[in-house]
Amino acid sequence: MSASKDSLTVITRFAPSPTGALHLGNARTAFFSHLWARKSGGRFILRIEDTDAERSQLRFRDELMAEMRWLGLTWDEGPDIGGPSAPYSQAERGEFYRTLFAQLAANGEAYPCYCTAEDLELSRKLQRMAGKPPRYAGTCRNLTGAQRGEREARGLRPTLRFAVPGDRIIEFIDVVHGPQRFVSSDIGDFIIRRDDGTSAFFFCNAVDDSAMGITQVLRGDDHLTNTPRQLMVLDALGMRRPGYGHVGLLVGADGAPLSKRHGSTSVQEFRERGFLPAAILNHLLRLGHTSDIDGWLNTAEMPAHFRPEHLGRAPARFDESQLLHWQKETLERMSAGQISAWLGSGDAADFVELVRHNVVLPADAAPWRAVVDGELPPLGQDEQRVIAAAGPEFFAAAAAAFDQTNSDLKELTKILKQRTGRKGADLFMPLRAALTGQVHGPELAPLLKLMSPETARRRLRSHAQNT
RNA sequence: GCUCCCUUCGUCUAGUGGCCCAGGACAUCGCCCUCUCACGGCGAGUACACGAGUUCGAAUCUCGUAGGGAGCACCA
Repeated sequence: MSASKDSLTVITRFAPSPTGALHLGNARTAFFSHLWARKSGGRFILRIEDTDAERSQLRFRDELMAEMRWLGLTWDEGPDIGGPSAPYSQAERGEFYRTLFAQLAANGEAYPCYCTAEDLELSRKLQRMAGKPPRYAGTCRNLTGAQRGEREARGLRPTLRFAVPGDRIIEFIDVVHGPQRFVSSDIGDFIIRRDDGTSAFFFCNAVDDSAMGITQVLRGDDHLTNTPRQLMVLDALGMRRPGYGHVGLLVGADGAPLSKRHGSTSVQEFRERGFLPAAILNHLLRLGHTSDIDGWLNTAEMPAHFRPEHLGRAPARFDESQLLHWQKETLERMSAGQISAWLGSGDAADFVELVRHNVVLPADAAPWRAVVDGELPPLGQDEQRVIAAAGPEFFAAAAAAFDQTNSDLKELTKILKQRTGRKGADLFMPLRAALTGQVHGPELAPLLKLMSPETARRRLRSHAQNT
């Protein structure tokens, strides 16, 4: 086999901020990045963007890593395992950033800004009202040394702003959107160091990607217009530019960004409901990406079917019915033992084998457990209709027949057929409804054998009484 | 407001000027299987946002319109 483009080493990363649960949308970009690295035999790096000390929590970081491992998204370098570019938590990379800040400041490519948050807000407001883009007005850009000294003396702590060069064209090729072109004069000077000395996102994110040797940054569409800023920073520092790819956002059924009201949105929630990693991954593989094969894939074979050039630009709507489909496909490929472990309730093997095709999530098994040894919930409309249509005489006959045959459905229906003249659906459906409380489900004969004769008799009799 | 992005069946999507009066998958519906339903098998319907242009020919190229989204933060 000759060397192809794919065999070039691709280094990707996932750079979450530990401020909450792992969202399905983030999991998807992490997954794509992971696939790309694996596909090419490259490396996948996990970097924690915890420069926001207020919102970042160690607990979230640990959860994030746990969910990723659960999904099977393993990383080659990261905060827990280290690597050549350590540390992998931005909170620990302050020294690196400070060196670069100094370099930019020395070259006049960044300057201290003493404007207060209130000043800036007011300025933005005024610009908006004047119908202009809310950009930094450049107040502190040309301060003299004396003016700076005066502000320092007043105890003002400056931020550091990147001095955006004048009319410059910033171009790059986005892996998913194609050639992009921006004009620097549309961009205001932006903050790269906060007044507490920590690095702002635009800066540390770009600089770390470059320093860690990332070759392909895959992230959400919302960063597309941020990219020229980051490119200018890297250019000013003389640092290598990574390639960028901006994938369409994941949205809810109504087209709005995925949120709580759409139901589960975090990997944790899907895991807790009993979704399987392979199901989630199979779905994600086709959400905003087209695999070359439609069928189910196991996690190991997915990288070979990932195609960066087939990443989608349009926002993708999350539709749980498709996830459910992959869940079924995954379940079909599991052994009874695996399903039993997944159900986690110590069910008997014959029970598991019987209901496995009627269960998509663990919660779906509960009604069948109740059918076998428990109380049936109140009947639904369809069930009531079927039972009413058969009438009490039918159930009286059924109960009588049951006393002769016990749990042998074949014998039972044979006798009932003779006595009532019913056959087919008219014969089976009332029995199913009365015995299981539902008009659909696993095969009735084995189900009947699993329940105690007393239970079955009682259920049949309960419909034999009143009219 | 300005800049940028997006728009093919209900949903995920294939499609880069003729192979497309548009293909696949999910969902839906129907049929078959089963003395029953579900499971399974088979099949059907449904889409190029709109309007102009370029061209012998456009889902594909150009322009405009509409709708949706993002960014312009001491949040990432």
